[in-house]
Amino acid sequence: MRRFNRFYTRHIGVLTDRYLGQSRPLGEARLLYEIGSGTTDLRELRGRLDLDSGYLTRLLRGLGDDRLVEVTPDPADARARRATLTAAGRREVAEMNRRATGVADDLLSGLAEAQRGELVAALGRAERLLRLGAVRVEQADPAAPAARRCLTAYANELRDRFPEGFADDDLVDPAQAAVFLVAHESGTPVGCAAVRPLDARTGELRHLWVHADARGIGLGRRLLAETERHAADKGLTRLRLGTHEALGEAVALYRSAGYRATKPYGDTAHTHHWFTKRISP
Amino acid sequence: MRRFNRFYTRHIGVLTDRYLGQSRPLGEARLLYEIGSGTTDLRELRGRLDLDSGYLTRLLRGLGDDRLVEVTPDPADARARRATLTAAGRREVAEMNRRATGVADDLLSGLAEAQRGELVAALGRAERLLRLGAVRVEQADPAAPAARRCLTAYANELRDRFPEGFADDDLVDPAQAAVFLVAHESGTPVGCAAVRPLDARTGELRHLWVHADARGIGLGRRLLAETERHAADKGLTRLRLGTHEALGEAVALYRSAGYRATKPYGDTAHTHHWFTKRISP
DNA sequence: GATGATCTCTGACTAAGGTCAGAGATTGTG
DNA sequence: CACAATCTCTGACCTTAGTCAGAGATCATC
Repeated sequence: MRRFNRFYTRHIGVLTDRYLGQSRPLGEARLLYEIGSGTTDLRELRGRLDLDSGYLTRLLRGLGDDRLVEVTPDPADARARRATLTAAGRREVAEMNRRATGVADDLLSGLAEAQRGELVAALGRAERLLRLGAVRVEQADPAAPAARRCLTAYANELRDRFPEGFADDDLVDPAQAAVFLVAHESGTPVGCAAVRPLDARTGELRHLWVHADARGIGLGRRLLAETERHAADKGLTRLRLGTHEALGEAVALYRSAGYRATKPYGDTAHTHHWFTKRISP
Repeated sequence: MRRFNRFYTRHIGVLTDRYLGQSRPLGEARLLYEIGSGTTDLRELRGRLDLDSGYLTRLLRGLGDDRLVEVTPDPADARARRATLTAAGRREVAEMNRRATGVADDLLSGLAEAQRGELVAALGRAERLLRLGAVRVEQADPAAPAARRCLTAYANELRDRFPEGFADDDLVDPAQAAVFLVAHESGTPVGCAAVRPLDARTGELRHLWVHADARGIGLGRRLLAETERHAADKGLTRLRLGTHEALGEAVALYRSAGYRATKPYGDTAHTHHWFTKRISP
């Protein structure tokens, strides 16, 4: 892993830094890139690139002098300002993209077709695993803002996916949760899971949710495993759960994680499949 | 591929830059790292890190002031100087290594055992393919320095591996080569291959060699394929070759690349296996 | 309408990274 | 031995990157 990092920064990183920094300093180039096609608040740019506000102003003025960027007041808030690429700015970004593609094409040109596919697959696999590894999964207060945001997003998604709709008050009462986990990816919450106690030995898994941007990296499975571990630590020996037929990928996940179909045990609203699994610490 | 690069520099690169740059500026840290355990010529450091000579001097003085590095005259050449880590310097590098390992462990801690293995495998696969892609394979004058260096290394290796030894004059006369390819990895020659014409339609593949540091990335196979292409372009329709029984991996490569055993066709010195293959442009 | 918070901008400053043109010592070569 | 080449070092200089403390305008709230 360290070997790869040294290799990568040494060989590929240098290449890409060079293409990006070719026409202008890296800071300006990254900023141009980040403004992108649309119009972006300075506040957001500052957050995304982690820039000092004074520094950002100066960078933008530099780009503005070259007529690549225009900074205009935010119509909704006269304190705030927004940055937009001019036509010349968009051309510059396109040129940067062309160069980046050139570097990549150059590397790929030495590989046979099958190897290119392999490379793309290996990089994709590595990216997903690195992302999954970088996610922090932690016990959280279900009433905390990050947890609320997850539950709201979860409820909104169910509202979209369930033909019959979904109401916020179908969420479990936070105070009832025996376990509540929130997953964070570089600071932003991207998933959650809760366990509500049914009796002294049995819990009900609820609200297992993964942000759309974080799907496919194995986070659902990881949340499930960590939830089981926490539940077992709390003395529970069995988890039950019910799920909606519209959530096919969830059903598949539960099956492959060792959950077995069982008969309904509680409220049947929104629920078509019932599962249970014995757990141990 | 570009996606991966953006992800990687953004998330992993930032992490590693941070740990490296923690105790001292990145430039100094990289330099410490590069000096490493042994004693290193300043010339070589300059080349490897692509530093201005004045800049290098200053960096080294900075490290020298902190008693991390000692710069001493090269005994063989009083113009040149060499840098060595002091005990404190080695401790500093060890500390950097510990921090790097910490970052890696942190990432891996979120993964299950099987996933760690997968990650290592994916990164290794990606590294090998990226290296292979970055190698430049080009027609070269067999008398040029890079080519000579390859042939010398090849001869030295055969001398070691053949029980009966190997003499430099067993190498094919450079002037006879119909095709001569040299592979370069970031400037240094890491492989070669030659074709000597046997008759108007037939060539003999010789001196297919890959530097020990570049083995396992698929460069032998690539050199072989490119050699066949060049030979076909020159109007050859068949390649023959003879190889020594001590070179098991070469025999395996030829077999899997479509070469079929054939009867001896020429000088039998150092040769136990004979192969032939039809080629077409 | 006063007050505190928010947002951008300016000025002053620092460190890091890097370039360039020689000077001075030494070495290889005709 | 003269001369060109090589190697390190010094001084002068520049850009990039980044920080910090306010100033000024605007907004949200009581």
